[in-house]
Amino acid sequence: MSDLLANLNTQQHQAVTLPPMHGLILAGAGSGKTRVLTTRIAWLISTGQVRPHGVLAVTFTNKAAKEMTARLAALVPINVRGMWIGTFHGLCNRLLRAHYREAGLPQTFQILDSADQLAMVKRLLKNLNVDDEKYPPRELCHFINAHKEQGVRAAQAEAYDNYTQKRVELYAEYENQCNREGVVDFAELLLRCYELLQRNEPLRTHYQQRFRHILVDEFQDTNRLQYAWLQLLAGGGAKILAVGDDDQSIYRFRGAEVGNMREFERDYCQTSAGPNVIRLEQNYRSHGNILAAANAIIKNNRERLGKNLWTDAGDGEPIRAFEAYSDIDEARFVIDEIRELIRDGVVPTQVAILYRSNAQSRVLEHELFTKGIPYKVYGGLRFFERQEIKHALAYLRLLGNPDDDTAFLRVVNFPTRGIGARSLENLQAAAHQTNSSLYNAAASLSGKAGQAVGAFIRLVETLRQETQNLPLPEMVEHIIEKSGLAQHYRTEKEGQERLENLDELINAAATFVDDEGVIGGTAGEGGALVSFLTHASLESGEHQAGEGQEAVQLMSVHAAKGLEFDVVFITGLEQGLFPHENAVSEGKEGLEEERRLMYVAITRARRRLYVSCAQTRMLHGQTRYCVPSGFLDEIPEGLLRKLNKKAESVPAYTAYGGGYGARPAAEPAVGGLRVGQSVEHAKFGLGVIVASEGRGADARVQVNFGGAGMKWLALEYAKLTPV
DNA sequence: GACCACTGGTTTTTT
DNA sequence: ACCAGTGGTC
Repeated sequence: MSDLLANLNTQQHQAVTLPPMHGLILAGAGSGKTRVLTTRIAWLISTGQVRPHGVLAVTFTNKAAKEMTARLAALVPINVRGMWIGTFHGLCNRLLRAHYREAGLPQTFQILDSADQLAMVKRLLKNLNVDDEKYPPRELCHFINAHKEQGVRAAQAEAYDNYTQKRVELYAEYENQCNREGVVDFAELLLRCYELLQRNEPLRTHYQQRFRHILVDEFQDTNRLQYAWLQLLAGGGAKILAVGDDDQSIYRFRGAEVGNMREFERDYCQTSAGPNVIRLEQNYRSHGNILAAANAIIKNNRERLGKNLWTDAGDGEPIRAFEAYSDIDEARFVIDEIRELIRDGVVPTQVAILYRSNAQSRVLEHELFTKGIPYKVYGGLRFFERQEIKHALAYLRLLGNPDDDTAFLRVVNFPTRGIGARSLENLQAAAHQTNSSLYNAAASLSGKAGQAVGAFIRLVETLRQETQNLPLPEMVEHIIEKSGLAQHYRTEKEGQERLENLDELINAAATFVDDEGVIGGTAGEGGALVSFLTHASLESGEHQAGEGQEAVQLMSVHAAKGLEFDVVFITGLEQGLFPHENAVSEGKEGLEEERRLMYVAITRARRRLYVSCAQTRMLHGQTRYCVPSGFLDEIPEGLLRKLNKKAESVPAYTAYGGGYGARPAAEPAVGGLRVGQSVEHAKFGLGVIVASEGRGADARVQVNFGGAGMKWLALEYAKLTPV
């Protein structure tokens, strides 16, 4: 017990041993958040305040859930496997599986990932003859998800114009289609679970009584529905411990509401019983200069709960800043620095290159590749999202649930078996008429097309019979072979890698069986197959094959959240890129989120931080002239060491053995101004001329003002001062 | 029905 | 620059 609390600082200790009441922990970056969470659970259990059974711990990612489980297991001698520790989606899934009947779902309900959802919406629009130009499927998906995340069903959705009215109708159609097929999307898992608990009093009471302590990780990322779900579960007197950092809220764009933190504080923490808002401000990760920079940046945000990180680790090195001539020049600089670091003994995995958007990785990868430095890019296509894997899973899904139209359409003609768009149109019409699934409607199809579809149906039936009593891995293997997938990829030129992935799928099935201890059994009873498919939908990510040993780590700033590295490079610090122009155009809120993103990026670094920008960058195939990010100016000069002096307008780096990124031919001067030149405008501020056209009185130039956006200005009227 | 050329749209991402 | 999705042709 005393071991448990040893080495905690005062605030951590306070948080861990908080008396049974609601609490909000404002946990700064690197302040030992996960440690506090897990120790709190261990402390509650080992002091007998709660049984493992009565704890509910919620995270956002499977990785976080796994880590929490593992660390908890190391702290207390209990079986953590049966505990309710998981992601919002995972826990809701668990609840819905246990009470599928009450939730109005088939026992074998499947989960649509975003790609499946998009396909379903597209199909719906086609069937209903809706113009997908006017109602873009992606936008419609977002519309549906946003409503579900607000807890709003189609029946309750408000529409004040015809356009929205139509979208609400489509939302309703989508709901119907999902119900017909017996599938749920990600948001549906949560909403369905919420509604189940709300409607079903005995169930609600049961879970409200059961869970005495609810712990939430990354609380700043919760959306409205998730917060409502937590409130509902805590309705029976359970105590909520919310842990989060409002300064690291970077998912507003997908529905996260930082406001939940303030609301939680207001609703649950206004007691006089004790200090139940606790700030963890001591940082154990970064050196002082790095923290000072992070603090300096974030203090420019208005809407904060307030927090100031400190460390007793000493100032450490200054932050290294580099202004490159071009994106290629920037990459050369970064990679040359990395070479030296590695030469000096830094472990490659401890070096991270961060960027705002994934497209930026290309140049960096090219340079790494040229210099022969191993690297790993995160954020690519995930294993369970690969085409060949989704095909194989679609066959498996059809075995479990023939009504799954998404799965049906994915493989009905893959490998090709002569079933074209025409036949499928007929089939869909028939299905629509009889209000049945495509699979069922297939029998009614006649003629040549009917034969081809009939053959497909027989194939699926045969597969089902043949695999009925096989263990999961063999079942997967059988399907891959007999469906024709394997043969198809064997003949395809680029198919080798896909075949390897399919083999990997068989391995994944075997591992899954070992880990989960699921017994054989087929489709029907929600046995191994259904749980494996659920696993594939809910954990499409973490299966990052090859954790890149000895490789430099490349990822977006978003992907870096929660990670830490000895050395961090933040690249592309230019107005319009970081902060991103789309975010800036959303106004103050958008800019503040970008600033939090910068804060997250900086606080990833333990010992050394580099920040860099480029004067020109290839974007969408065109050279863009860039203004350094405003965030660079927000870092106090005293913390920086500039690796190139601004005075030399052509950075020394390019001058020495540069070669790369030759300066673009200077465009003819227009009215004394030329492309690439920095100018100042009374209203828009600092900018760079990007293009020009016309001459004399007609002369206009396009200027990138970064935050203020891109503008065409007539030289006759606009007052532009060369800088 | 299969294959190739063209067009448009490109932040961030988990489940 | 690059991908995906579509429309044309064989």
